[in-house]
Order: sequence, then structure tokens, then C-alpha cells
Amino acid sequence: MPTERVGKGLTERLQAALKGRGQRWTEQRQIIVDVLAASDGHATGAELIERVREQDPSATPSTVYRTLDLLEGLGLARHHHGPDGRETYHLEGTAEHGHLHCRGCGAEKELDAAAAAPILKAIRSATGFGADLDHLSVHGLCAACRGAQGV
Amino acid sequence: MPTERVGKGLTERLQAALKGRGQRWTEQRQIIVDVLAASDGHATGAELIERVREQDPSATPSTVYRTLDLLEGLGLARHHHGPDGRETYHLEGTAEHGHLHCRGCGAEKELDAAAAAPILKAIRSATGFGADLDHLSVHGLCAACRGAQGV
DNA sequence: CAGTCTATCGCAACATGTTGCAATAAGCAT
DNA sequence: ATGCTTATTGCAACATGTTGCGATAGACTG
Repeated sequence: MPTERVGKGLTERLQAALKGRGQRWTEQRQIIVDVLAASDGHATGAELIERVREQDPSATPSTVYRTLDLLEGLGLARHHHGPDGRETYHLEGTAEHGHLHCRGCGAEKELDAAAAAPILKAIRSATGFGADLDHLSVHGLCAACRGAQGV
Repeated sequence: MPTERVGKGLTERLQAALKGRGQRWTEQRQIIVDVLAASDGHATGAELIERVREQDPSATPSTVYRTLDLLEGLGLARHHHGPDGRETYHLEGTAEHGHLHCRGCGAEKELDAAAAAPILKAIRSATGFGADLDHLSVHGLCAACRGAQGV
């Protein structure tokens, strides 16, 4: 449980992608990818920074955020905004999913691709938009809270 | 064009609501409500602060944000998060609506209640959630950008 | 009208991100 | 190996919000 290193495959894919664009592979980037892989659910920027600093105290927030941007540019990481506007990050590879935030009980549920399909379809036919499931955050009342409030 | 004051009705409703809870009506709150009413679309916190300061240079961010929280607690104002995590605020009374952000061209469109109805319905039947249209932000690609990218 | 209670205000510090700039160091060429 | 180019880093400053605290000032009491 482990400080488990991310599979070789990912690191090498990354290295290759960077090289192709004239960019560089550094120890810090390795650490950030590892941390991201280890916190495979969602992690806020602050959490990531803290964990990266455990392995390299010299790391600074700007480096971490810039690396996250880079990883997003490469399609290897994603971020989305929580109900409070804070961001959470995760590695691509986790199944794409949206989020449901209940303002009644504070619960947060994931919305997987299958469940989301009809929603994305409705968005598309109503608006023409092809929605990003990873950026879809729905705020509202869950079934239980709706019942409790008699809505 | 007008520095137009908000209708008497609203101010008085506010005053009454506050008094009932042992809270107070102040000049600053009047100004903030006026500013919010004048910028009836959406305004970010920073914009609101700037406009409030035009009328009362002594106003501070904390006061403005705390007043906005208060107004939200009274159900008189709302906020939601933009694509960059920044918040935007508006007075209740503006028609409830969601937002569509295109990551291709950067366009931002409003999603009115009629267009959103099938979407909310799909969310409800897929998840049991009763979604808040005011907090619904969809990120994705608009029809034009999807075409351009051949998606 | 003076006194009291306490909501509200302004300030200062903090939290999370973002950005500009100079110093460092990765990767290539010789 | 050595040097060169320039991507990356660290720092410091900034932007947007949030929070704690002492001072101010509303609103009610006598």
C-alpha cells in the first residue's frame, strides 16, 4: 500500500509525448504523476501539493499546477470544479464520470457514463452541445432529500 | 441609464426579512442590492466589489461577500461557478437559467427553463436528482465547434 | 436622550490558484 | 565530456474568496 509507482507504460507514453513536442521529462513530473495515480479518486490541488511535497519538499504550487495543466493538455489528467468552486484533479484512465452534489445532505455521487448517456443525449438535442461528462457537475436535491422536503 | 434604484418593494421586503431575524438594514447593503439589480445579468465578485466601491470607497471585499451570502440565505440572490471556477452572482428574479460553456470557441450561452426541461427530466429519471437549473453549468463543444472538429 | 446589546464593518491574515521573470538544468550537438 | 538552447523551476506578486477579531454603530430599553 504502497507508494506504488505508476505502471511503466504510462510513464513511457508520457515521455514519448513530451519528447515529440520538444518538452522535457523531469523528476518532479514523475512525482506528480505518481501522486495523481496513487490518489486515484479525486484530489484537490492543495492535497496534491502536500503529497508531492512529502516526496520533494522543494516543489512549489506553481510547478504542480503547471504540470497539471500540462497533463491535461496531453489528455492524461482532468479537473473539474466542486460545489464550492475548488478544483479536483484525477488521472485519465479513471472512467470518465460526472458528479452529483446534493445541497440537502451534502452527499456527492458519481455519475457513470451509462447513467449519463440519456442526459448527454438530452443536452445534445436541446442545445446542440456535446457535453463533457468529466466537467458535468449537477447540483440539486437527491431523491431522499426531495422526499424529506416534500418537493 | 441610470444608477437606477431597485424597486421599493424589494428593499422593503428585505428590511422586513432582516428585522424579523434580528438583523440590520444598512446603507452598504442597500448599495450592494442596487448594484446587483443594476447588473442584472451576471457579475463576478470582483466586478461587484468594484462597482460598490464607486459608490462607497470604504466598502471592503469581506463586506460585499458576506452580504452576498446573506442575500443568498434569504433567497434573494444566487451564485454559480463559471468554467474557470470563478463565481458569478445575480439577483433572484432574473429568470432561472443554466449555462453552456463551449471549450472550442469560448462562447457562453444561457439555457432557459424551457430548453432545460428535457435535460432536467433526464437527470431526474437517470439519477433521482432534482437539479437546480441555476447551478447547472454544462461544459463541452457547441454544435459549430463539433462540426469544425469533425466530431 | 443615554445606555446596552450585538450585528455589522474594516482590517489583516490566510487559502487556493495564476502569472511574470530570472536562474537552473534537461537534452541535443559537437 | 563540454557547451548551447530553451523548457522548467522557484520565487514573489497578484487575483479572488474566506475567516477571525476588535472597533463601530444600529436598534431597542428604560
